[in-house]
Amino acid sequence: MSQSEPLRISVVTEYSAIVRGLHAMLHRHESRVMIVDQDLDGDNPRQVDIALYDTFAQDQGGTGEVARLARHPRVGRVAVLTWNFDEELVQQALSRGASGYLARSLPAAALVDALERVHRGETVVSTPTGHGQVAGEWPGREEALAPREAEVLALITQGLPNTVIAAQTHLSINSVKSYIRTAYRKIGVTSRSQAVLWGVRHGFEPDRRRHRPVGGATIASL
Amino acid sequence: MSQSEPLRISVVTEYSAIVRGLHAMLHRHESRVMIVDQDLDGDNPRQVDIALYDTFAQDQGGTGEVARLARHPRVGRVAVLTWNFDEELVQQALSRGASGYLARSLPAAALVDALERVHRGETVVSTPTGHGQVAGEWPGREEALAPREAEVLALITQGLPNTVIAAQTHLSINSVKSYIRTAYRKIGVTSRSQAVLWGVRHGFEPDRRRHRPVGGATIASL
DNA sequence: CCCGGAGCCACCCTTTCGGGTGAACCCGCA
DNA sequence: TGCGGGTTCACCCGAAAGGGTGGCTCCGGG
Repeated sequence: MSQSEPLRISVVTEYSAIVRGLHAMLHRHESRVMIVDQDLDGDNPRQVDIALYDTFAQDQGGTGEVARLARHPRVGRVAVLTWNFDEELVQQALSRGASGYLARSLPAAALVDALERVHRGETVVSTPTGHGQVAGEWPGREEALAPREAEVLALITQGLPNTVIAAQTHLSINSVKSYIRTAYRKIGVTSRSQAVLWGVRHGFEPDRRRHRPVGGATIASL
Repeated sequence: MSQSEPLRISVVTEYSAIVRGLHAMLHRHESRVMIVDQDLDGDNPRQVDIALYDTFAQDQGGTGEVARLARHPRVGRVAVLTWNFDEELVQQALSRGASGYLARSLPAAALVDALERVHRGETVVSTPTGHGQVAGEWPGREEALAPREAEVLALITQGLPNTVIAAQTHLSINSVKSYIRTAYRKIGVTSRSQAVLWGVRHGFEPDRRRHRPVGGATIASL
């Protein structure tokens, strides 16, 4: 795999910080992979080798989205990048066309390896390494928010209630509330409304031009 | 008062829609009054004849702000434009230097009259006409929101809880909840978080460059 | 002159949120 | 090996929010 063109990877997410983080993370392997930041459904439809679906504040397992990407004429393979390793979710993603189900906790080199194997046609499923330190970047990292806290905040910034957040993240509602509590403390708010405002002012609003979800638990008419 | 320069009026509010509405309302009397849309504390400190403090989603009676304006070297007189005629509020405003306490429900001609009388040195207090139709404009008017509904929504968009909203508007908490209910129905949301999002997307965020309140019940550190 | 809309408020009830505590587990680091 | 932080969850409690109903006044238009 050494002397061919670098793999063209499109990161499917609504959060630019995710793309930036992955870009920075994989930059030192630019001879093997490159992040192409383009709209797959836009006017500039160049082929990408792998669509990397990041589940941050997204439908976990991306039921509809993974299938759509798998059918996408410009997309070679589909891989999911996540920290949720429910057997159910893994199977769902694979059955809908994903060739990779990769852990957020993977170090850069391992991630590149996995991507190359996916591109070769293998089906790569990370072993859930437990909960190691997570590399990369996410919205709110600078504000000392843990990934889960940031994720919950991102969903709050979409106006979702705790029950929906729990369903979408496959967490118990008690866990959701735990993350909310610690997140509130870190960002210095005491109510959901204030959290929403903090979110919109700190780039937690999903960038819907980047990728608009299909169906699912989103709020219409806003 | 017919053949002199038109009065220069600065509208003190955090909402551009308020300025636009007043501007449109008074436009046909431009020989007698003109709205100057400038930052009183900016680099362009031209004298204004009257600072017109609009209480929309603002500290009613504008305790500190009225006093500040009254002392302001570039401001001739201070008038309050409001729909709150609690005796307490009126006295407070007047004692802090306001020369006018004018009703939102005044038609354009009467408002111009009142402004001219204020400028001449009279102290003008509107008689609370009951609750007539309110002329002018306010954020959310196009969305069929009544003034009070819009006001409550504006305060929600600042992240304030109902108790604070009630205190700031001098309404009972039950009234606040009533307005919230009807407003939610009109804008099609079912939760405060969604209302906040609706607010930021429909220009309900205060424009703090326009005028930053002194003290009071605002949320710090957002 | 009645109706409807706006403003204002009260009482009720259920759901949601906010926050405190405690407790597992896994990890990396000192 | 112990500590801290992240992840996950449970239980509990009080406070806030959401929503329904009803009632009153004032106003303007048909």
